[in-house]
Amino acid sequence: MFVKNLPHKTVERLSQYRRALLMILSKEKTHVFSHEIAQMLHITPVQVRRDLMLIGYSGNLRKGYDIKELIELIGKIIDSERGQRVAVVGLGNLGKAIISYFKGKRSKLAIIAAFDVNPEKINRVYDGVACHHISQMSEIIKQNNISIGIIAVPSEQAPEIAEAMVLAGVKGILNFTPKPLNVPPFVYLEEYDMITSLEKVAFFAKKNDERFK
Amino acid sequence: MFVKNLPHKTVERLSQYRRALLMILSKEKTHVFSHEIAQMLHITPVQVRRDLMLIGYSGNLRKGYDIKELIELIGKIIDSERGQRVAVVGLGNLGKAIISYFKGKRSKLAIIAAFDVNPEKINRVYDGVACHHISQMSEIIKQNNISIGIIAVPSEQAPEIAEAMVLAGVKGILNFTPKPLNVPPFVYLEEYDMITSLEKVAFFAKKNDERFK
DNA sequence: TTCACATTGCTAATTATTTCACAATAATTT
DNA sequence: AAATTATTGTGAAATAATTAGCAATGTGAA
Repeated sequence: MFVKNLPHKTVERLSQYRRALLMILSKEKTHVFSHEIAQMLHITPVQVRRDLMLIGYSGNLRKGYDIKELIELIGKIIDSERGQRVAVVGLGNLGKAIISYFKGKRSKLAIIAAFDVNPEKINRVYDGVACHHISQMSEIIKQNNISIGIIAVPSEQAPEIAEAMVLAGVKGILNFTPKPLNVPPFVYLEEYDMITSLEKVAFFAKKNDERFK
Repeated sequence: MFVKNLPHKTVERLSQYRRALLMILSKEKTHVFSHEIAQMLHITPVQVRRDLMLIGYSGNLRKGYDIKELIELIGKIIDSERGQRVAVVGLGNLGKAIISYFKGKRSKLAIIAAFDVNPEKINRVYDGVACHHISQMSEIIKQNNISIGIIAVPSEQAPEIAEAMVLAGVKGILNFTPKPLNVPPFVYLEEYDMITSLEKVAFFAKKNDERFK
């Protein structure tokens, strides 16, 4: 798709718009107003319109936006035409959680392999995803043209896994360990650190508490 | 602590600085330069100095920042003096992952209860955290003065749990379901949605791939 | 037909965050 | 003593993201 340089935040919201729209699609409604989308996500209608403007979508002045069309357009922009395959490394609680959360969600994005070192997990299938020994990672990533890696191992191991992923050819990494990783510029890296999130909540909770008497 | 209106991003980084500093504390070094901190987190030295400026900390021109002092100052700012107690709702894979990630980390922030509906989990202890039936949530939150709630249940249940938490008096909520929640202004809400994260990685991975030939 | 209305689309303003650029400083070398 | 060096601290510029404000428009009512 043609749209370029979408803001990061807009890309995140597009993913959310799509899911919200899919949920109301089956209903009788065919169109939706910006304020309705906004309400579902608890953001402002202006924000919704701005995002849709950025992807070049126009609504109908009286009816709002065509739900089906919009879902398709978002798909054309954020999905890859031929789909993308994903591997999860680390089949502990977090790895499993990711797999279950994802199960049966987006068809263009498929988790097709898991890796671990624990012999009990290897060669078993978890929620439809086969688990292999981590030593086979490079091979399997290459063979299956896996382009995205999710790191859910203990943090010490994260750097070597990231490096191996990059060498094997992944184009994006989602790192759930608190260990900051270094990847070359042609690999997109997203990091999420639960501890930071929780400490942030704690900070603002404390702050709010003081502020509201 | 006195510092007010810290940017959200700065608060997040303070949490990360502290953890990075704790890791190098036991070593021989007593001081650290902004570029060293920056290197550990893969950010710029200016950013580090700016953040420290915002919390009013001054380093030594020749030796850098006193590691111990800085750790303590960050603690004074982001921790609550008397600590904060945390409850996790939903003891599935994600709930368990959160508890293990957190185990033995920050003493000022303690996960002291878990809740679920599954009878097999109730009255058992997971990683040091006792699990109760969700019907007891309000009571236990009030009794133990729990100020932070983590929601890790299937998304449909998230809104009612959030509401119950607010009524029970929590001051901050960390929501891991993709369901956007509504809370009153005196409760701080942080949402993290794995699917959005993964779709974002997919988008930029695709984009990078196109861009770098 | 004309008016009132609700909504989109967009420019401009605002706010938030990061980065630049450089003065100030103190230890070390010449 | 003077020059050199490496570092901090910070105003100001740049960039990113959100929000305000409002003209344009199409529909239904008067």
